[in-house]
Amino acid sequence: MSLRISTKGRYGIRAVSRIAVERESLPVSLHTISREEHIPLHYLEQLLLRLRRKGLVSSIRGPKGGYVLNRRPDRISVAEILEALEGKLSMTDCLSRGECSLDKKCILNPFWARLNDRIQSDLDNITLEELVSGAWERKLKPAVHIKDPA
Amino acid sequence: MSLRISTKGRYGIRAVSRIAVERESLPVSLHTISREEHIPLHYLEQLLLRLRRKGLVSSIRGPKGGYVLNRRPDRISVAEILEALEGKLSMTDCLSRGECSLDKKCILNPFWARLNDRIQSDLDNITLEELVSGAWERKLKPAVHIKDPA
DNA sequence: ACTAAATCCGACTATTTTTGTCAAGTATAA
DNA sequence: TTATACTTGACAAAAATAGTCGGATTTAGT
Repeated sequence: MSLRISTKGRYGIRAVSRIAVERESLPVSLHTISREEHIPLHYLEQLLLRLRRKGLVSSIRGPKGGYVLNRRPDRISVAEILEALEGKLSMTDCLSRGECSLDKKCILNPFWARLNDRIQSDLDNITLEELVSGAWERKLKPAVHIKDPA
Repeated sequence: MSLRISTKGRYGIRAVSRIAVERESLPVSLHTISREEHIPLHYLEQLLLRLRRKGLVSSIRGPKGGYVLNRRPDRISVAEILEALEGKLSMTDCLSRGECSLDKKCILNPFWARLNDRIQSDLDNITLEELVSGAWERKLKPAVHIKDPA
């Protein structure tokens, strides 16, 4: 099953979404997120740690503590969240390393790159706010392709 | 690094591409593909096995043998090749299993599904012929999104 | 000051997936 | 008959993923 998004990415998105919907920007604790989103507590801990180090969330320690967003949800893209958790979006190593291991330049490389760009573009374009409000649906239309004439 | 295409998929596409460009549909041997595309022989062997079982290629045994395409390159989509090698394209298990493990329906599911559809659509739309000829570039335009007004 | 609620952090483990490798067999052209 | 080439299943190494643990630190409330 190719092109998967790991649980890391999906858990992480669920987590920040939960923080985002908290009224009055109250801190949301790991326990709360873990319980409500069914994410293993200690695993979740790791994910929020990454997100904090990348500057997406801040933590508040002690009782009544938890996590809050560092920016408004409409200023955070889905791509940013995924990238913080799983690293840069890259379909192939060639793309991230910038060059192909093959002697003769691999002609497929530009194809992967284009595909990569299109997905990246989609993820860049959707904000956390749109994700939780459902507004993403207007932006991310089902793709329509021109059929070959039979 | 998320949303990767494994070597299985990339090797496989390179392999069928090599078979596709062989003039006069002569069979191309594993050795030839392995040598020219720098793919480990015995690994390649497995990949071609899958492709044969899925009906994309046929094998010819004995000296001067090798593999040939079962259909014209313009009748084989990139999606088919990838699916034969790596299984159905699916960003999340939820999508392939059809249902989410969460009690309350996960609101993110439709989002992953839409993203999935868009990629699938891209891959369905490009044929092997277009891939090797470079014609894919006309079909798969760089995505342009409407910027938020500042 | 004490306690309990919470995050912090590194190290560790388990599981799964990916990426191969190998050996013994079968088919066939020359 | 021989060398070339595919067939098949089993095995193995390496990497990535997913999860666990223990102890430390911070802080609100009493």
